[in-house]
Amino acid sequence: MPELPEVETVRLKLKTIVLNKKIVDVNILYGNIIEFPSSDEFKKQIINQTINDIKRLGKWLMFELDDYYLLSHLRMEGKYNFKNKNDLIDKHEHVIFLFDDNTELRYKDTRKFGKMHLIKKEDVYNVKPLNELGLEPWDLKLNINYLKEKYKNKKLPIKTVILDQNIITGIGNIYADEILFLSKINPLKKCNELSDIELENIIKYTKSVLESAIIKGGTTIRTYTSSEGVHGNFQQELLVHGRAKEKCHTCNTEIIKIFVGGRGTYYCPKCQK
DNA sequence: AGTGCGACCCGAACGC
DNA sequence: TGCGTTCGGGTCGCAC
Repeated sequence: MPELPEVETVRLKLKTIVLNKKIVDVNILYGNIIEFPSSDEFKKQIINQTINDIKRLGKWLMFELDDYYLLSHLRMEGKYNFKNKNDLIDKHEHVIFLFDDNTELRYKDTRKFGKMHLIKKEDVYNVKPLNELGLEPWDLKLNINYLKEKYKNKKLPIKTVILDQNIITGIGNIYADEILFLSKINPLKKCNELSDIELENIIKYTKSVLESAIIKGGTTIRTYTSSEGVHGNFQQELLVHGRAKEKCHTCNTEIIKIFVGGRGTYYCPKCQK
């Protein structure tokens, strides 16, 4: 399940594979992946564009082309496979980019949830989907005053707002639980009732949790093979997420699972009052 | 405006 | 080679 760290891992790996390759054809096998523009326009515009760089904003991959950015969101199961033109097409490969050297970058997504946009370069930060994204975890503008301003008119549980990509971008359901555990905050606590120390901790642990996940995601690069997508192994070290009925590593209390805003949420009832 | 929830998908896990 | 049901993951759009 790609959150920001896995997207960053994928970005770095893709940069070593597809930089400077020119797209000469696109095969769209499942049209709903392309959110904007229409599949026909998408294809027409992207052909003959070269991949000059790959950036990332939040969970969005940004392929910098000559005149456009190809934006790609992996949602839960999106992956990129790098294959040759003649290789058999996998059941779940939905969008295939053919390069001028007969290699192909194939977007694979079992659940078909991922999305792509093709946006004129000069517009990319001014239109959907990037225009309303919040701050990256490492942005210097991310401080307690920023969070106070964003949270002040809301009464939602902190678990819900920490997932709001328009405030901080990049946190998913798994790391949200980890960040709140490390910050010793109950996931149901109203976001406008958090103390300065709690807000400081959210910022601090958001950075540290995502940073260490990127480092671990990075280790999986070594096991990457040219035809299989990248997948991370950082789930092994989770402190609370997915550990219902197991013991808290800090106090031995049983971790419990509840639903907050419809999302499965794990926490320690003793450490996170 | 802020909030809540269904829809989008389908493989894995679960229940019987 | 058991089969039907539930769950989950991120985001958007709609209703209140």
